[in-house]
Amino acid sequence: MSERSQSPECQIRPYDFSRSNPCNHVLGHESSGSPASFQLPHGVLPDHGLFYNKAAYGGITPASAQTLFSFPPVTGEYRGSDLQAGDFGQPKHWYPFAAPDYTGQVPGVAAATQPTNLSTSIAETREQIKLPEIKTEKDTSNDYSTEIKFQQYPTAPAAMSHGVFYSPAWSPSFWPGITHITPPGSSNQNPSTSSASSPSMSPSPPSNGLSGNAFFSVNTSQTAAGPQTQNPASSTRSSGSSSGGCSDSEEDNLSTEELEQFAKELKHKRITLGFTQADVGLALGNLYGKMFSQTTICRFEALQLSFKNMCKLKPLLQRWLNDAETSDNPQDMYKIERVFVDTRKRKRRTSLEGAVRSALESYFMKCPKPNTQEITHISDDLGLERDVVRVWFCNRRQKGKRLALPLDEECDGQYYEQSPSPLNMVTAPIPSQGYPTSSYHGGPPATLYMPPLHRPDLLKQALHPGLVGHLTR
DNA sequence: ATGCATGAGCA
DNA sequence: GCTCATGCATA
Repeated sequence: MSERSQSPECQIRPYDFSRSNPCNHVLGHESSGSPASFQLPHGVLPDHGLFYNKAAYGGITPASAQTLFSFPPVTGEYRGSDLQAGDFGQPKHWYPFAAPDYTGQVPGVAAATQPTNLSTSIAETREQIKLPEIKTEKDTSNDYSTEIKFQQYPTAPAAMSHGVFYSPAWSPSFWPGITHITPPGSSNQNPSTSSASSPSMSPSPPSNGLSGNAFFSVNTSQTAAGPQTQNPASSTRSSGSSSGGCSDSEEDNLSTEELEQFAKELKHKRITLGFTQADVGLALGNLYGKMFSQTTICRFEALQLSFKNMCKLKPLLQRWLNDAETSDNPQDMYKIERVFVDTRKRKRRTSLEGAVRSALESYFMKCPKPNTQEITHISDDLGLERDVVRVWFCNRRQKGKRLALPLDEECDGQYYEQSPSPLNMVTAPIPSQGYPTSSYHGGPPATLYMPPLHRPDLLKQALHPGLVGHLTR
């Protein structure tokens, strides 16, 4: 059920780091015409049945699967989006505004023909993976969109308006004396320093000076007040990190150890204080002007954000923690009104079955960064929307980055680099998201930021993020 | 806790 | 179209 339990990759070598193995045979058939190119090497892709109880889907033959999902014909190049709408009977477009019904049928395209020009290898791949029960969780409810979400916080509701998301943060009422608060990035708002540390809690340690805006234009010298402030000294300007190194700011001063420790501390104290992750995220909005979701807080605690992101959030969380600890009435920190109406229509989340994920994973092994054509092939092969495949690869790369580190910064962003030819089945795609090289070049601590190249266990985690928990707990 | 998705910024 | 930050929805 859970993807964690499936763990298809744990028996696979997640990444073959031998650079001498130019996976040049997977999707390369595009130009090479190698029919065997799509065949998944046994060494790399073990029998999926081992991981996904074959019986579960063994009955679905590629053909039947296709009738289920009605693949549009492969036309070589990227299919028009109009065609994609036919996939899985899921509407390609979702309605930005209150749509009556999202279950949108896909007239006309439903009976799309199945691809006939799949390369042998693609077919073989599909044979191996058997295909997919892909579903787009749409049958669960029809009122998917237009749902009005009422946050259940005790106090009176804030103003609401269609299509407008009212974060309490932007409500002037939250900051006495501040009549006009502009969203982050546009101008300064400094809720805390002066009068109100927070309107609804006991005075927080003033002078924290973390302006709401400082959060976004990180260049303040603010020291996150708190037990363990970051050491402003060690300007280990790791800067350079090509892709996402910390910009000049206090961020740079953080070490992975500090982050890790703080994350633990945050979690512990949060729980002790009786806050949920969602509470914290909300409180950040209430108090400091930028709200975060439970997801983000969770990822922070689990060290699953990029280093840069961790650095960015840390001061804010540090401050919240400090305020929460010193607050007379900590609960006020989050018990505020929050009502928003989100009329935006979000695409219904596609739920990829294990077999499909496994297939994607194996493609990813060989080509973490498929080009357009390759994506098209994969999408055709698996009967997925092209965009779904593209997003999946994006997310997969991001996940890999979150959970793993590169050998060194130089390689940053190169592993995933697309090679000119479709034969870019690079096998060691784990760039970082800007984690300071220093931390793992010279005797790194046993943190999540350890380079997976030296941590087979983490290597697995890169594919099984669910396992991360075992380390972080 | 995490998979899939969105959107900004960038090349 | 990618990365990155982030969130909704869900396992």
